Amino acid sequence: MAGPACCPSGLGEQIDRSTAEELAVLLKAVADPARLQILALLRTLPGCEACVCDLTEPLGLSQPTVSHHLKVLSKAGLVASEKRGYWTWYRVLPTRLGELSAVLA
Amino acid sequence: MAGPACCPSGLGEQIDRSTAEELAVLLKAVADPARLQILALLRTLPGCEACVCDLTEPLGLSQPTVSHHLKVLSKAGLVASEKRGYWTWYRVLPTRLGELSAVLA
DNA sequence: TATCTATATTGACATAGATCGATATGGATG
DNA sequence: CATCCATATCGATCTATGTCAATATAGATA
Repeated sequence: MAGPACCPSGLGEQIDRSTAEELAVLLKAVADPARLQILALLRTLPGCEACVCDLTEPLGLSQPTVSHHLKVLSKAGLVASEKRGYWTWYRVLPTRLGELSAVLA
Repeated sequence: MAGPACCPSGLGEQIDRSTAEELAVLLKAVADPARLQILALLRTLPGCEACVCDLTEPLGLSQPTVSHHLKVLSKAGLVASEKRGYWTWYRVLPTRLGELSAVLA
């Protein structure tokens, strides 16, 4: 994963367009202020999880918008959801962010 | 920079909207297939640098488009440019990507 | 089964951005 | 100073996406 001496990185080898597009999809999932706030907020909570209704107020966004962002994070494999009673709980999946970090390192 | 035990990360604390927006700007700069290819390609070259004309062909993009992407990377502090004779050389600045990696780790 | 609650989806809108052709710019060379 | 070359900027277009109000859905409860 290491690059050349001048700038060691997981991006140390040429990547073709399709590989770059896959990586970009994952990065785009994180490259949004609302989604960064969601990830950061979830991490401060016990079990790194919360239900949707606990996110709308601190984010200052509507419920549909928060649902939209959670869907994006979910499709990217960054969070997982589980229904419990009335609520859907979302929790951070730590490994995926670590992979992303390693690629940029 | 470490987060809670469940998911250690630089995103371990709540971040406000403006902080999230700043971080998102940097992530957006990387969250594009063409720009990822540029960074990866530069890293394979001696000194991690190239002039614009060396990038258009491997990327399969027009010269104005490559210039556009280099400008985005430059504004994000990910590359630096220098004129030498006819050509403008762009080189990767390694520290910024490392910072980004650390935030996600 | 009927109703209630939290969440998901839909439709619409506005903005951002990726891309290219055409053209401008600015340094090098004669 | 005139020209040439690589690069930057401009204008236009098309697509992607963030956002919300309105509505649909699905699970829980009575």
